[in-house]
Amino acid sequence: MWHIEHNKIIIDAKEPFDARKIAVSGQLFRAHSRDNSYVFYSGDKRCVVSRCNNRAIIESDVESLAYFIDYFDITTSYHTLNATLRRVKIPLLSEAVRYGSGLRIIRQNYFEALISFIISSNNNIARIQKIITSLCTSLGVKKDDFYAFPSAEAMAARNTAFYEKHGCGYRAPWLCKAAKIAAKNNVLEDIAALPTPQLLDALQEFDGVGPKVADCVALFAYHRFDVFPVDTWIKKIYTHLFGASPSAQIMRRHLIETFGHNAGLAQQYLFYYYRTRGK
DNA sequence: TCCCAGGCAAGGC
DNA sequence: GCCTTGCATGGG
Repeated sequence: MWHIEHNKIIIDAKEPFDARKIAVSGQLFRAHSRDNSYVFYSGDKRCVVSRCNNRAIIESDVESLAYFIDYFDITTSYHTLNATLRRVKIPLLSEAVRYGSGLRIIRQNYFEALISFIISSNNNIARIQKIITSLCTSLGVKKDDFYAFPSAEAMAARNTAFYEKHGCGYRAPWLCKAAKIAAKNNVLEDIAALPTPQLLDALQEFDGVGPKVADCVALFAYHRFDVFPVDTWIKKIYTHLFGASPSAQIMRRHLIETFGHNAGLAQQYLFYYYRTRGK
């Protein structure tokens, strides 16, 4: 349960919500700790999440509160979701859910997620964060004391050399093309109404977006749980769990069959468990 | 130093 | 359809 009090979102102690886990989960790339709290940025918005009496407290501009209720999926009970997920009989899943309890699937800005996950391909999280931060600083609108994620128009106005200079490597032309398309029309908003398979196809029309990046954008921006991003970590996990190493496509199909409409959430717990706990 | 990272596109079969 | 290769960059 949750409520709003003095323009803050208050989340009850028993509802799983852990800002630290969410910040380092790899879903998003520009959250950081500050004092005893975590600062999250999305598009041109920002909020601060702290804890008090074991409750999570989300603070932002009054006009952004509704946005962050949606962003953190506050109206969904992860207490219930986790209980459902633990019933799937897969080795270590129950342990991974317990270990990652407090993680949530974030509803990110479409354009930010698309650009971020194009940058993510064959890249490591520390470097992805660094590149995105530098793009925000150089192309984003300055808010009071932070920079917004760049608009599609601002990104479209730069050439590949600019993105190469910011460490994007061979992804530079993909970023230019994606920004130009997004700046010209409303595709990213329009495809939000599509069923998941068609949404994934539409996302893969973008250069630099293959099956894995499409799954990440569908899950972390469009909130589709019937996907399962298979990256290098998941491949290791799969081999560890099932003692076989089929193609990523086969792994994905098997995992979606196994977890059904909670596949995306299960992916997040397994990814977090293996990446942060080691092994 | 070397291996690897939230993969993808292109080319060969 | 599936499999292989080349790819920019820098973190650890």
